[in-house]
Amino acid sequence: MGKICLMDSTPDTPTLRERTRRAVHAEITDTALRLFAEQGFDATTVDQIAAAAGISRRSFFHYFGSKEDVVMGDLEALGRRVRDALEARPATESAWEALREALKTLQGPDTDAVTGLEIAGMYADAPSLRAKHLEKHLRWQELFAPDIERRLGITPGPTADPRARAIIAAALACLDIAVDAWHASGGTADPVELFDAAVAAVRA
Amino acid sequence: MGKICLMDSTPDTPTLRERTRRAVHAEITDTALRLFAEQGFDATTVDQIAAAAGISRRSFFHYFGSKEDVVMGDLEALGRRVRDALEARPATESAWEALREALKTLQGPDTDAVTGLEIAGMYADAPSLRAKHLEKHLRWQELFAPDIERRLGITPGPTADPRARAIIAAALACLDIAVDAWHASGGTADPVELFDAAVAAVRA
DNA sequence: GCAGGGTGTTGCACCAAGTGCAAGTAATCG
DNA sequence: CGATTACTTGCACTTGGTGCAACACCCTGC
Repeated sequence: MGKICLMDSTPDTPTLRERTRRAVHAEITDTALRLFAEQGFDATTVDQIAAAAGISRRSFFHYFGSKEDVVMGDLEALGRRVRDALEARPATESAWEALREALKTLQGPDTDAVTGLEIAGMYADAPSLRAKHLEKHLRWQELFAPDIERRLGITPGPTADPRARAIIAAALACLDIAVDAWHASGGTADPVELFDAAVAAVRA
Repeated sequence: MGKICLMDSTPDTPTLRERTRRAVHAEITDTALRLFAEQGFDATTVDQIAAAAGISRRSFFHYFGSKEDVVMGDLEALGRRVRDALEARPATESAWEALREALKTLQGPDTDAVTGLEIAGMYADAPSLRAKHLEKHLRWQELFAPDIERRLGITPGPTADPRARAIIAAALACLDIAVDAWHASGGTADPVELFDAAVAAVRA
């Protein structure tokens, strides 16, 4: 029994298992990103990644649900974080304002600009990657919808009101466009400025 | 050597081959859509479709590049049609106006409402379908960008200006949302009205 | 130290989507 | 009718992904 490990409180030793797991996870990610950068996303097979990382193919799928997941990271968790940031914004802020501020948390200190640029490049020439990414944004739509509906003063009735989702979808589209433009600029442009420019164009 | 069939002028007999090809194409589509409706998109295999349509699995992929293509039709050609409609709009129209009118051509007489509703339903529970659809919209972005840039008065310089793409992406997002809402309403709501409501919310 | 349970790892068999190739077959043209 | 051309098909193969069962490992209780 022991249920869930009760030594969770010590932060430096969150179970040896957890530590090794994270280490393996990180090593697979590093190896895979290196291979992707070298030969492209599509041209790299899971077998290659597994071999290079010193694990079996089967174990790879134990750590990642799909090849795309290595690049995308845990967009699910990221989405929840953005949603939390969104709900933490004052209720007086408009939907667009709140979304803008919440999305800015994506540009936190943990996101490395260099690898970010690399990843953005991969999205450019890997359709399957792009597709999965867009799919995740659909999930985000659902995640953010309640808050945005509240800000619009929409009672969550049975009628599927398209307004909240439209705003969220537009904002995420602007985000993608901004990241694209940022990548096209070689990382020199300011992502937030690009996002604001995109939003301004849409709402002009 | 005949080059490209020179009897293209006679519309009723565009080569027996072409006729049979179209017929087979249509039959595969019908068969597949029926199977998809019965057991769902993901649960239906290409082998099943091929068997039910009376052709070999290999021939299926001769007619369609992927299973998704059966549902999506030729979005490439459709995109070009919308682009043509877009470029045919008066230059005085704003980007949003022109896009709205151009997208309305999607709702032409050839699109059947019943099967349209069915297809919209499939998108709801087939992630891979949705993903490919979104991917196609990215292609549309590139397709429409020149015209929208012209309307915005942007000189197509080397700097990747995000404005045109942002507007297009937002419009397509509104379109998807509208179709979603239309599907959710069981086909009772007016798609154009839903689209306008979505756009109004975004630009409010 | 040793037995036992839970967890991670691995190999294996399997499925489904695609693709390239080569042989067979039917339609088209001279 | 004969030659060419296009379509169909089967086959083998690649790749991503999953379920299952055996194995190894580590931590714990005795």
